Amino acid sequence: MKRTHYSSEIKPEMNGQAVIVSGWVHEIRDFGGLSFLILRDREGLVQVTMPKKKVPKEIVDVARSLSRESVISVGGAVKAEGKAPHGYELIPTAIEVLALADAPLPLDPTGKVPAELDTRLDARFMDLRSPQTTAVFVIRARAMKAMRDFLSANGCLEIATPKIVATATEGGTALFPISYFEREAFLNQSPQLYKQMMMAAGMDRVYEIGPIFRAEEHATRKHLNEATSIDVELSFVSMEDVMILLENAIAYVYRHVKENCARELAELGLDLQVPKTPFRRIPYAEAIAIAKADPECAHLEYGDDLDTVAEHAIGKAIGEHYFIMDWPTELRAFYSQAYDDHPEICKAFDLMHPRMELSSGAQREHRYAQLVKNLEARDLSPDSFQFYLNAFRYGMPPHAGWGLGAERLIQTMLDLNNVREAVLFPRDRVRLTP
RNA sequence: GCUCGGAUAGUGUAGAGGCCUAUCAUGGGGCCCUGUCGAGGCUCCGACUCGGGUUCAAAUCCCGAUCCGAGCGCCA
Repeated sequence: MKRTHYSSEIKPEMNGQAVIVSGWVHEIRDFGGLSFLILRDREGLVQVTMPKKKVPKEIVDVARSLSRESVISVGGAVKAEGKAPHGYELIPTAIEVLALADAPLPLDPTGKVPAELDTRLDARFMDLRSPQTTAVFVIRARAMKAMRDFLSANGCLEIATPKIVATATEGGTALFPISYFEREAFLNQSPQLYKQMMMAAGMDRVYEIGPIFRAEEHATRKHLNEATSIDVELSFVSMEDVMILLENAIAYVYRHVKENCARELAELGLDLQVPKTPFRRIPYAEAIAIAKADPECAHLEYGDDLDTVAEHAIGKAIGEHYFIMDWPTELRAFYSQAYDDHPEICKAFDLMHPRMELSSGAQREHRYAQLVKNLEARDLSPDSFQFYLNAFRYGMPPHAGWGLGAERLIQTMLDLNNVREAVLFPRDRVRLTP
């Protein structure tokens, strides 16, 4: 038996038509003389109805022998029926059992009994069968496609950069060391240096959506040790240009999801609001002032990094997406470009959702001599960055870009409690399987 | 890494020294049932994280371990 339709493709108007559906036994309701089998596939549910007098006994017996979550194919005739969900049901002429499921199940995919996230992640393959969890990843897939469409339409070429790298000297975040033949290597924390080198290569506008690895021992609802970064870099542009690209990208993806994922959003109980552009642009100095208005942040001073409490205070005050820009130079990475007339601040920005940081970006320092000075000012050795610095010696255009956390984008868009819910198989401080 | 909270059937829970042979729901087995859509009714099955201690008596109090959660730190 070969599937002819997804559940969602069957309509009452197909009354009398023979179809074959394949999927999992979601529920069985047996009334004795009448029984219902609810079959679930990726696109939804379909009711298979078996009145004792109209369906051969062999088929009813097969249906009764099934355990929940067994995999079957059902062939039958569509029957328009007002009493059935969605106005139709399937009267089976054949049921093929493809795989019987053991009992008890590790969790309940119908969602009648909730399971904790830890339990769900341990049995992720089954958790993903629940319509709500499926909805998250259908939306994620469509959001990522929308992002690619948007960036491509804006002239960006998709690139792939190495995830195995040699340098551990970028400072800041901890890297995962790995064995690389007779040498030590690391999993890359960001495609930053490579996408910048593509500007020297003349690729002009590039993007990459790929994994990044961070060996920090954080344990929060918004951190992952393996995450997906949406990285963009453009030549011959200003910081403002890439901020506009970023806010438009966010709005485009929201709009695309709102227009193309109505069923999934309904499944999650969400009325998605497309954020209005342009987002507010708040200079760092003003952000500090906004935070200090909150008694809990009264201790903050100009020059401090914004801690979690400050992020929340500002997020609460603003209430929607916003940028924090013009950061103190010393708080940002060496490749951020300082204002020539105000070298104490730089052309760097963070894109914030009220709940958390989503993205950070900057106008990059493209002048070789200045870049070397920036490294030295941070006690980083230019020798360690030779492979990168060389790209700046033979004609590097001015450029700017950003990196956006894909999981955080999905988490905040779908109001997920934990970022792990936006990853199929999250990696954190303690979880390495499945 | 720090602080606080928690760990009871497959899953989610009730439980505050003797009422526990441990509650409820869901699930699984059996029986009844022709319009369910969280189907319903009857019935049975299934659990106190581990190790010490206090006590006549511990799921319950204490100590340690392990694991989980929340917040924070860390996150160029």
